[in-house]
Amino acid sequence: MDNKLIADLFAEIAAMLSLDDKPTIRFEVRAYQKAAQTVSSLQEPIEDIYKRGGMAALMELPGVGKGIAGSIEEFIKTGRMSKYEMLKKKYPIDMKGLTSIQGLGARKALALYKALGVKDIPTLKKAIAAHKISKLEGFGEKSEEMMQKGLDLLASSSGRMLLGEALPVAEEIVSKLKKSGLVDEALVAGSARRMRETVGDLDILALSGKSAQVMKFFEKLPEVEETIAEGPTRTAVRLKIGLNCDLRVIPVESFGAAVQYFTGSKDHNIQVRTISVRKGYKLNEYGLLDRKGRIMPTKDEEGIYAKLGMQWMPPEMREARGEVQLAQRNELKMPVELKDIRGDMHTHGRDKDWNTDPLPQMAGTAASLGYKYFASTNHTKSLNVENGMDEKQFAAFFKQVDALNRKLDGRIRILKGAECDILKDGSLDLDAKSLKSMEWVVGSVHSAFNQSEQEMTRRVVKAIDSGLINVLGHPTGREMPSRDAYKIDLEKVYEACERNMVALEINAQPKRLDLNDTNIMAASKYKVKFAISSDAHRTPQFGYMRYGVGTARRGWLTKDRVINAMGLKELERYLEI
DNA sequence: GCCGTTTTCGGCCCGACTGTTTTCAGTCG
Repeated sequence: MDNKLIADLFAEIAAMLSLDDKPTIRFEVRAYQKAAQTVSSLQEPIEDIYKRGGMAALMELPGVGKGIAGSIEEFIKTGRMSKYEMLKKKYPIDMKGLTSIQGLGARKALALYKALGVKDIPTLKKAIAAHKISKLEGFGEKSEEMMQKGLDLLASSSGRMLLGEALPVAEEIVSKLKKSGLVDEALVAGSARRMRETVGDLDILALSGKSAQVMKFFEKLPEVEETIAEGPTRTAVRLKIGLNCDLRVIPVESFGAAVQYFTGSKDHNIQVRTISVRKGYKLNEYGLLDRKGRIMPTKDEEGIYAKLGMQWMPPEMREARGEVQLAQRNELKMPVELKDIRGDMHTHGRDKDWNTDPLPQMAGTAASLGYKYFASTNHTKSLNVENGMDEKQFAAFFKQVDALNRKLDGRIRILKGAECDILKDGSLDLDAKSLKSMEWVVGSVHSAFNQSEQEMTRRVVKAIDSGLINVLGHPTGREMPSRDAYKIDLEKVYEACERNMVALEINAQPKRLDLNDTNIMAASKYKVKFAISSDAHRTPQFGYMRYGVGTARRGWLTKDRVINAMGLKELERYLEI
């Protein structure tokens, strides 16, 4: 896919343009940055868009006008981009590589190039090793140290971390701040609050009048590795888990505005601010200000959105995907919430399986969460590594489930099911008779990920058309960060699901989150239902549900589309069981 | 370079912190 390539070129054009001293250039820089973001977040190859609708289709993309569409067209046709090459001739520097180092931007990169001939990461390494940088005008010991650290970091990690790994740490820090007695309120903001699948850093906000004490307390927390920057309103630290974490201490009159501001996303905020300017206000992290610069009393986020004539919206929706415009027209539908979830449609668990907890324990945890039902969906025989069961074993296992259901006496209902492998040729791993005897079947791909898009699509569609599965499990098969989605034509998959009343899974495992937010949005255009499922193998993993719900909310999914938001009776009617 | 119920021209979000300055540029979010 050329999207990333093109996005990188635009980002680098932006970096090189920013070296120009013309004061108006910064807007052109921003235009290219925005185009880079747009292109990199596209869910289909940009070439397909171009083939479908030419320049006009490209220009419908946000931030893409005549000029940038022209560059895209040129690249698709020739594999080159003259604007980029022109700038590259002037600045033969690997901007993308160098500016990926924290604290090193385009202008410093240019200064290093002019003074020392530094043009990429390897030459930068040499310059640092020879201690040449600290002697340069405008640079010093600290700059050199910072760049060395940046290089080390670059080598040790790709920078982002799974939400499921980062959010619990952030919440622990918030909890400790609250218990310290130094703050009146504290919360996680930023991309973690928006439930992005990965986060690049953490933002924590605290409401307090004792800034200095709070900062000291924060820096001494056991989660903290070292302090990066320290000030009265913001302190930045590096956490031991390898993420940066910002703590901002906010006074009471600004808290609502700060929560809104630091929750982002950046693009969402730009849109909200534009509205505030039109209304004669100014919005910054300190508050909503009137024409005379006085803070207008808004005790919380809701107050700010209300003053701007908009609906409040959940953080998960704030990605500048049209939510601002809908909220202005009061047409935004609120997405499904964690408290709507009545059960879990994909869980593992049985005796004598080292990889799962026994079913009675799983049932106990599910009941304690207030669930009314959950589906037991163990693996099928071809998945040897997961102790998959054959038809006979399932039949015997279901007798145990029946006995357990009787014992539970309606406290919670266990649905008899399986996570049935979709084999290489699209056939299913259990015979039809066995599958028909079940109440809920998840069909999943666990093998031969490298098939061609055509083969994989045919395979999955065949399984959906079999009439033997209820839901397609983790539809794209990705596992972050190491395994990408397999190649598959999802539109054809959605069509097949609609045709057969087969649901799509939103697998809540932090490394999966599959379908993801943008795929959920695309799939929602079809008449399909969704199952948000933890895929729990052990009792604590029922807790992954919130990441699935967060992802569903990012995809604007409403409760009426979610199978496991149904009560038990409604579900039984729906499944005719 | 993009964009439009104030506009096809004239705007484009805005403040904090750092390092190396001696009044501020660069970077970041």
